[in-house]
Amino acid sequence: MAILGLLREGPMHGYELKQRLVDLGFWRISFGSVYPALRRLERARFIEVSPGSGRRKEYRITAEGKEHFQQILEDEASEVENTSAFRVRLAFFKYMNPETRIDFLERRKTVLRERIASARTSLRRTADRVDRYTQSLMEHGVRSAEADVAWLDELIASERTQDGAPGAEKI
Amino acid sequence: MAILGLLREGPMHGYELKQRLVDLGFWRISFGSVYPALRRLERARFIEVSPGSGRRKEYRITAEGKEHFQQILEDEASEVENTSAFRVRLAFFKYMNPETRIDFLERRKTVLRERIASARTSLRRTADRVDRYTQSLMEHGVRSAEADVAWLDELIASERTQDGAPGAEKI
DNA sequence: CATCGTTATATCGGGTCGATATAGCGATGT
DNA sequence: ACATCGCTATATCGACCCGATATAACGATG
Repeated sequence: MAILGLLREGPMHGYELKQRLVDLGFWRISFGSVYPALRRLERARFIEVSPGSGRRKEYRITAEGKEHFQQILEDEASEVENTSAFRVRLAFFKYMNPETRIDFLERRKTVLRERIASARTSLRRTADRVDRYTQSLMEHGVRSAEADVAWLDELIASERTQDGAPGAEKI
Repeated sequence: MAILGLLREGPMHGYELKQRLVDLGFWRISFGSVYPALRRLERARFIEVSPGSGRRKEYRITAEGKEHFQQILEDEASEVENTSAFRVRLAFFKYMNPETRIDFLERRKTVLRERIASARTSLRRTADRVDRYTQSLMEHGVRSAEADVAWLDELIASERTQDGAPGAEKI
C-alpha cells in the first residue's frame, strides 16, 4: 500500500522507494520486503516496470493500481490496531475521503485508550511483583501512548476546523 | 529470549506467557509465534514440558536454558537498533551485568539520536514537497524519539546513582 | 587507475502475523 | 436441567517480513 501511495506521486526505482519509506518512519524496512513486494504488485498489474538510467528499473503505478490503492485506503474496516498500517494510511491521508478521516483518527484513539487502560491495570496488578526496570518500561509505554493520543487530538481538531493546518498547534 | 526470561520467574503455560508478553508491551504478539517458539525451545532443550491442570502444558526452563538466556542477554553486540529486542533486554535488565547496562542504554541512545538527526534532515529536505499529514507524521516521529531519549537519560542517571530507583525521577 | 563507499537489484532461510480450527470451562438465563 | 456465550487454551497454515548475503556498476579521492 505504501509503495502504491508513493508511486502515485510519480515514478520511482526500488532503492528510492525504500529511502522514502524510511523517511516515513519505517526505519527498518528491508530490501527483502521491497523487491518481492514490487514483483507481487507487478504480477497483479498494479504497477509497471520500464528500464531507467543505468541498471535502474523505473516503477510506475497503473490505473488499476490507483483504483486498488483507493479501495484499500477507503476501506471502512481499515486496520487501526496495527501501528504501521495506521501510519501508512495517515501518510496518504490527502487521498482519503475527508468524511472518513476523523472517524479513522477516532478509532485509532479508541485503540490507544484501551491499551492505556489495560496497561494501567496490569501495572497495578503486578506493581509489587515486577522489578523497577520492567515497571519503568511499562510506565514509559503508557506515557508514549498518552502522547500519541494528544497528537491524535491535535490532528482531529485541525481536521474539524476544515482549514486544517496541523503543525499550527505545534509545540 | 522473552519466553526464557519469563520462565526464569517460574513455570507457566503458553497462554499465560502470551499475556505476560502483552503486559511487557508486545500488544500484538501472536499464538502463531508463541507456540512454534515453545516447540523450538523444547527441541533445543532450553525448556521442558509437563502436563498441567486440564489441558494445559506447563513449561519450565532448564539449566541449559538459563545459561543460553544469560549468554544472549550479556552478548556485547546485543541488538540495540531493533525496538523489540531492546525492550526485551530492558525487561530482564536485573539479570544483566551492571557494568554493561549503562553501555547498553548509551548505545540505544546513539541509535535514536541518529534517527532524530536523519529524520530532521529529511524533514528539511522535503518540507515543501510533502503534504501536512506526512509532515505531522514525521514531526511526531521526532518528538517520540526525543521522549525516548529523555527516558533513557532518566534510566542512565538512576543507574549511575547505584541505588537506582527509576520512577523516583518520574514526572 | 586502484580502491572505497554508495547506489542498486536480487534471493534465501528462518521466523512472525492473522486467520482459523478445535474444545473444555464457567457463568448467566430460562 | 441444559442451552448458549464468552473466555481459556493449544495448534496449524499460508502469506509475508526481516537480516544476511551476493553481485555489480558508479563516483570520488588520492
